[in-house]
Amino acid sequence: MLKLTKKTDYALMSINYMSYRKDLFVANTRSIAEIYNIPRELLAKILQKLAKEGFIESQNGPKGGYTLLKDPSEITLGEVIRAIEGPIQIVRCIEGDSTCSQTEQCTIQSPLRKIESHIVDYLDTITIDKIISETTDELLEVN
Amino acid sequence: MLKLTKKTDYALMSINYMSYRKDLFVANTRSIAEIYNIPRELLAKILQKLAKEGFIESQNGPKGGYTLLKDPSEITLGEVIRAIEGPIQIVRCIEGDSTCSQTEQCTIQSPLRKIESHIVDYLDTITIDKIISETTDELLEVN
DNA sequence: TTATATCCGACTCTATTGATCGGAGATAAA
DNA sequence: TTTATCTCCGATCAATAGAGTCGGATATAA
Repeated sequence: MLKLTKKTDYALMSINYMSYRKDLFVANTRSIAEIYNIPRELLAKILQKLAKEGFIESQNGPKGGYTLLKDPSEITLGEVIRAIEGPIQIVRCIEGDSTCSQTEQCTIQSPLRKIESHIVDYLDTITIDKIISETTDELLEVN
Repeated sequence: MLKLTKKTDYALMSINYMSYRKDLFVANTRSIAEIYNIPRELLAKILQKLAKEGFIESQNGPKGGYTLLKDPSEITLGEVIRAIEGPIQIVRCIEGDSTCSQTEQCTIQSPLRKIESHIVDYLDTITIDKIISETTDELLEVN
């Protein structure tokens, strides 16, 4: 299945929230979880990952939480997916994977890899501000 | 994870084989399974699905098997994925899904849907002959 | 009639994803 | 200095989807 995980959805929603409520300075896990109806502990891990990858900054203690480090126009969808789900792989076989019993006979590997990189390139052109803004019509013309 | 299933891989490899060995007239499950090292029963179902969807034609009884109905240039990658995996959904939420507890607050749904349709459109421009041929450089310029 | 195919549903096993739990470390405020 | 409220992090459990297996039915060339 070619599907994004819930975690990625939650990450995008959180970034959206943080950019929308910049005035709050810090947005904590609890409030984001409550507003979007996300399990708090799960969201906590996602935000920790986003912090570790440098998208947001964490502030510990009471009144603590997270703030956006980068502007949504400087974050791409591809980056967020990779931060949460790891490297994007439409094609399942990895270069030199000896556990794949098809590799030797497989003729479709390299063409599919090019399709994959095309899609990855596309995802890397989509900045988050285009996702969280209302005017999204231009998305289709991007690439 | 944005990943194609093994079933889709097997389907593409089978179509590849059938187009390559057109001289055989019929290619049976056993021989394809042996050549590509695919579990026979699993491959059988995939081929049945491809037959049901009109990509290949089945011939029952001994000396039976499958033959390509369409030319690889008339089959797109998107079509094969849909035949095997069902409708392509990068975005997990479906129009009017009441079980999703985020729908009301979710602001990212519609923009993501446009990205999805862009990718689907791209996959529908990739014909199988481009995947099974050696010259795949032009793939990147397609869309 | 027999051997070899497709056909098809039910089932098991495994991997991934989604969610929960327990507790440690940081820090602002009382 | 204590306390309440955060982030942090590993371990664990549950749900779902993917991959593969099994048993038996039907078709048909030899």
